[in-house]
Amino acid sequence: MGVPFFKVKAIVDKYKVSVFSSNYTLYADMSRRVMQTLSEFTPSMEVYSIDEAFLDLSGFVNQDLDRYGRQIRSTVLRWTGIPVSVGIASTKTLAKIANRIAKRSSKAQGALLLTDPRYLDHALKTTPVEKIWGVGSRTARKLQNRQINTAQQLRDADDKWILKKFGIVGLRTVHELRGSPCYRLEESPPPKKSVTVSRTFGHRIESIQELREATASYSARAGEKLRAEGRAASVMTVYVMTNIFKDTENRYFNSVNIRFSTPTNDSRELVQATINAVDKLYRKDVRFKKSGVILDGLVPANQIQLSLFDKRERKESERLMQTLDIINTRHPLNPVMFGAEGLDKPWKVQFNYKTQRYTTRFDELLVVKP
DNA sequence: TCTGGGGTCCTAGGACCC
DNA sequence: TCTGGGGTCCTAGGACCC
Repeated sequence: MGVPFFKVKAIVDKYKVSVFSSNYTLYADMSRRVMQTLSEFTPSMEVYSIDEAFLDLSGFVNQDLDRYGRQIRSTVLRWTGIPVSVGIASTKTLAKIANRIAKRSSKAQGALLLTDPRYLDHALKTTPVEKIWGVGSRTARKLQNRQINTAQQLRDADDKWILKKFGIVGLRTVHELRGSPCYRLEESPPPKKSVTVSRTFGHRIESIQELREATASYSARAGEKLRAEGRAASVMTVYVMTNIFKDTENRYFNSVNIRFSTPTNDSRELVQATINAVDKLYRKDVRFKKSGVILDGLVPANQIQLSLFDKRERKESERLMQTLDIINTRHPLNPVMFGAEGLDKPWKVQFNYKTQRYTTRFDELLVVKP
């Protein structure tokens, strides 16, 4: 898991393993289809990530929930072709544990209802702490050093001690393990607080021109995201760095913070500020491997506090950006871009093994041969 | 040679106020 | 010689998630 291609290339060649580049357009569309299917099974649901959702089944307690779980799984499989696992329990943390077992156990076969206290106890006993939702590697090590190795042991730990050692976040996890919910269902996600666009380059960059172009194109993309969210940014951070996996060459990480006097989502302003920042960050003696822009202090775009004299410019900016976005979303090739982004984009990573975008592009439809 | 991208929350400490 | 008590806001860094 998470191994870079070059490290397993020999195995790939030897056993003729199929290789696929990531295909985010396809994933997003298949995710949408799965979520839509899931939403048929409950009046309230939280789309937690591209491949996970929490369904509120509190109105179904008199039903056979075990059967319902299996029905959810088989329906998603039939309608989308995607195999999913279903875990049902009294809190999010316990549902995640139920799901993990559902996925692995041949007896559960992809769906598990975990409410019977006896089974619950056994499930917690066989769940290592590092597999619990909310326990990362650092916390896991800390717990293990104190002889807490299973979810059951964590559940039975002392509240005061947990609060002191692991803070309010740790205590919430413990309470969730006991079956008292600390995390509610978030049906409509709150507006974003930050927007990031960053990329590793296809090759190392040494020229300031390439570094400018790459980073400028990330900021243009960040502007698009911002406008799609209906937000404007007060602060932008631009950073550049060398390859963190190599210590042979000159290591370098640096960033610049820019505060806009008026919050903006105008790509022209973002791109200009990015170029200025890159010029400050650039160094001749290092080879850059990654850069990125982060937009913070987001405010609703329609509530920007205008300064006294720039009203007309704002209106013009808004219409220009709107036009830009309309053209670029209607035409798949994103034909309108900034000169600062460059044309060749030699720093782009190649996706050599990418499949078609079967479900979202007419010119990439699956072809079935007779 | 070659190692992803995008987020959130919490806490401690500093600056500042009365 | 001896220098209080209580509070808010902001930021950076740590930890976590997918």
